[in-house]
Amino acid sequence: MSSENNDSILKLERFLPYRLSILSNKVSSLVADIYKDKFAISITEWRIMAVLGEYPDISADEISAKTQIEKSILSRSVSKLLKRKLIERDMAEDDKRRSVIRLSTTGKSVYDEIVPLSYEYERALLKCFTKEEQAQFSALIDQLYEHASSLQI
Amino acid sequence: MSSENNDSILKLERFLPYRLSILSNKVSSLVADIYKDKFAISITEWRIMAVLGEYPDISADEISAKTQIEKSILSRSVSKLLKRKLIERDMAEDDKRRSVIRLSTTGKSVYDEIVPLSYEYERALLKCFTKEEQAQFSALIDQLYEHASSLQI
DNA sequence: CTAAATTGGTTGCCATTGCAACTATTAGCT
DNA sequence: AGCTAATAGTTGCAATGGCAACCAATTTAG
Repeated sequence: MSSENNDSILKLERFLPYRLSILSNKVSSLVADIYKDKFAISITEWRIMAVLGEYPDISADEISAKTQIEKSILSRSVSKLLKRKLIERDMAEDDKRRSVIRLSTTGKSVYDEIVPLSYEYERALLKCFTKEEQAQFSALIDQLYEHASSLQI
Repeated sequence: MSSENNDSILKLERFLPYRLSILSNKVSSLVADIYKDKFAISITEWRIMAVLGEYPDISADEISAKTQIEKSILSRSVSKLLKRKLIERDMAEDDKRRSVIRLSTTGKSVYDEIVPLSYEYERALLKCFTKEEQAQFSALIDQLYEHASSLQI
């Protein structure tokens, strides 16, 4: 008999943070491939375009708040998207620090192509759940996220 | 009335891949802080140590299979752990390509300290669920992961 | 009104990531 | 045996991430 009791070993493959990370990577890398292959766009860039599709004419800071993208990464991604003319930027009249960003015409057309693909992918993903399970899973994610946030210092 | 129908806008904050990514990042960054603050160890390094705690004397390739860590990243992490004497490595007798890796005495003692912390964190996380919800969530994760894997080419 | 603090955004720098090319060893074929 | 393919692991390199320092504009406090 081993001197170990069960608690002294960690079953990594059943450890929740690990499982979430693996699941998220799998799910995200599949979307990333779609965006990258068809539009040469990264997940980060897509997220920026996604919020701009929903909320036009917002500042970098507001994008950062909505997407959780760190501001230096955001700044560099915005530069790239500007160079590729997928977005446009002005400075706010009333506050010359604040930028005002929106999708360009090209950007909007790319956005309009990606949105249905994204929904289709999500639908395909959720096919493995019943409607009820979908609702459960969604609620549990929100619940856990809420709780995890409260654990932070 | 807008000319847009609802499908032409993507609500990023309700998009499953995005939500999973945000949740996973939150959960992982909390653990990462614990490991980093107390043991100056990264998540990647911890995962390597975790499988070695469970399966001593396995090869880098087997670690890679169990943790999903890409082999170049694994190689560099193993070098670091060797330098810090948290793990030990020999080459297999029967196959001089294959390494045989295990936790060192120091590594084992670090492992023995981290394991209960990890379980405690997981327990704290899951506090927001009833036993039933825990089981549901766990099952749904497995189900979705399985399904997502099948979507891959 | 002015000095200090705050805010929005950019940049420098270093660590991490991940693909691809490479070395060394072993396995498979004929 | 001898040649080719596959496998284990390392390394080069370019892209990405993220902290911290920084600049400029604005707000706040005295």
